[in-house]
Amino acid sequence: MKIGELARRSGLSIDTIRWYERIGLLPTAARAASGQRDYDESILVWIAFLGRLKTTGMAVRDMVSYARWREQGDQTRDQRGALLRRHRDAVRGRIAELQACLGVLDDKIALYSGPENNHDPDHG
Amino acid sequence: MKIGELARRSGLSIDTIRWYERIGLLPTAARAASGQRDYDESILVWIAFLGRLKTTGMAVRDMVSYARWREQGDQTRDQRGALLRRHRDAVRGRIAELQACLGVLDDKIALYSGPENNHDPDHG
DNA sequence: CCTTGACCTGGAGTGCACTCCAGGGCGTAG
DNA sequence: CTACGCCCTGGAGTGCACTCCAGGTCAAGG
Repeated sequence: MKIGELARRSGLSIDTIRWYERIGLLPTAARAASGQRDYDESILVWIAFLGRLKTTGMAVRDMVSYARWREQGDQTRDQRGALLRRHRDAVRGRIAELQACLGVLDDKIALYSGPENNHDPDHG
Repeated sequence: MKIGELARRSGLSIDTIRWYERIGLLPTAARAASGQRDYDESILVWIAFLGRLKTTGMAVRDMVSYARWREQGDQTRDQRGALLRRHRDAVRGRIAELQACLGVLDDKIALYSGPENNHDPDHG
């Protein structure tokens, strides 16, 4: 699979794929005779996982750590596990934070859509 | 209250407070005779609310819209209410997204902390 | 009177995560 | 043969949300 197809199938842009490779998030791609990058299907699984880390707010620098450990194989299991557990805890915290704010937001919205008087929810 | 105290009490940095004023997130501050900004306690309530919008991922540009409408008083109730409802929906969506990813993360972590064999969770 | 510390301004600099660009190569269809 | 589409590289540019800086004012304490 060439980079254009990978872009379509992964949802990343071509530029982002090349940038991810440069910074070490994606392994150095194999090349066709013409010099073009040639990807295996399996890269899609890895990109999907990176996408989940990103969605949950992991910094690219931490994803790079993880990717580097992954390249080093089984001897880095513990580091990777620890990073993932720390991140999971951060995500749990983030969800709790969002839920708390959601309550406040709901209260505020109630003031807006509720009593149709001249009272301004932001100025009282 | 001068800007230093406001910074301490709001958790924003002095620079951020001035920058927020410049972009219209905070109202133009009253000045003491010496030209220093002089804040009323009530600004803390507004800053706390801005903090919640920020925590929940609202873009500064949207907060600025909201702040401008707020300055214009009651006639902008509807816009503000609508913005808040859109944002609340976005937050709900974000929470759902995080929860979905959390499941995947938990599964992955189980592979790491589970069977103590030589199988590498990232390479299979 | 002098120093210190908090404040002022406009503008430059930072870190992040991309995104775009110029200039060039390769391979197939017409 | 040439036009087209896809690919290559290194490096510059972007948008966001701050953060820092130089050079200056002002009030109070020693």
